[in-house]
Amino acid sequence: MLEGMHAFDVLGDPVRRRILELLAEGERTAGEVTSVIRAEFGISQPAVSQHLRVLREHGFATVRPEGTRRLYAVDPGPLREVDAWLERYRGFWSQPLDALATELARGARERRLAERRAEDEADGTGQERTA
Amino acid sequence: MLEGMHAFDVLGDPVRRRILELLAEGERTAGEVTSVIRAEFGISQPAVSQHLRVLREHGFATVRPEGTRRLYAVDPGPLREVDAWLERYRGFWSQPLDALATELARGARERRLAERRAEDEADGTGQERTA
DNA sequence: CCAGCATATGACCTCGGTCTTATATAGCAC
DNA sequence: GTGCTATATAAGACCGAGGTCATATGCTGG
Repeated sequence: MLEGMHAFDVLGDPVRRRILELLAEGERTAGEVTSVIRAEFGISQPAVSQHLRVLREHGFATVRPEGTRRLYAVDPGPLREVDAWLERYRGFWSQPLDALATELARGARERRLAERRAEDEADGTGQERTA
Repeated sequence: MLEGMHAFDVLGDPVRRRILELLAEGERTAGEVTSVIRAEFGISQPAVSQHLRVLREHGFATVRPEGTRRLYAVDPGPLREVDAWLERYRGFWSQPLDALATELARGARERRLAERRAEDEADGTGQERTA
């Protein structure tokens, strides 16, 4: 129902893409998201809530309760995976300079991740994935 | 049925993603694609043909007839759009160096496109977009 | 022209994702 | 506590994407 979904399936829905765009501008409460989506797509509150759930359960968004509200924010994990998948095709439109830039970025990213991993092992705060 | 489909919908299907990966390695005949996909996913020839159609009609692939075969190749257009959509989220995992690299690439790309546009206007060969 | 291979299309069926309505949960104000 | 608001879940209906089999089209070699 939802576990069989791949990252691209999640992004396949225009409502979910729009929600992500909203969250990209900063944290939003479920209610704020709902009213925008409701206005733009004409769907019900439960429908929006279900989309938020899909985003949550596939790691595209995190939630933080604040009183009676729930604050949603972008979790970039899966988007990075998409970005990585695209890597294979960048050569089709990238000229040498682009490729260099991409390599630079990739290298920097990986170096940084390696450092973080090292730190995590050092301080040993067993951080949970938000799953 | 297919016109309402967005690029991400096209990429949502694992068979189509796999086909694109095959094509990324170089031109393939429909038959070659079919036998690989058939082996890996256990679906019929018409099913593969339909996926190829979706890829064609959404601009992810181009076809070139050669005798009785049809040679498919990657058309990067829509993938670039996906890449562009991701731009909005790169900030979530990019540190300054990455951002610089991305900017470099983007600038180079756009300069190149501007040049091509200038050339096209100059020589006036009204090149069609592949739709 | 006919046979045969390569590929595409048509008709139909099934299944899962997304919608709706109704209802549950949870925090806050009084 | 009660009642109000914010959000999530349940149950069911519906629709379209993607599968199948059967068949059409198109090129080639004899």
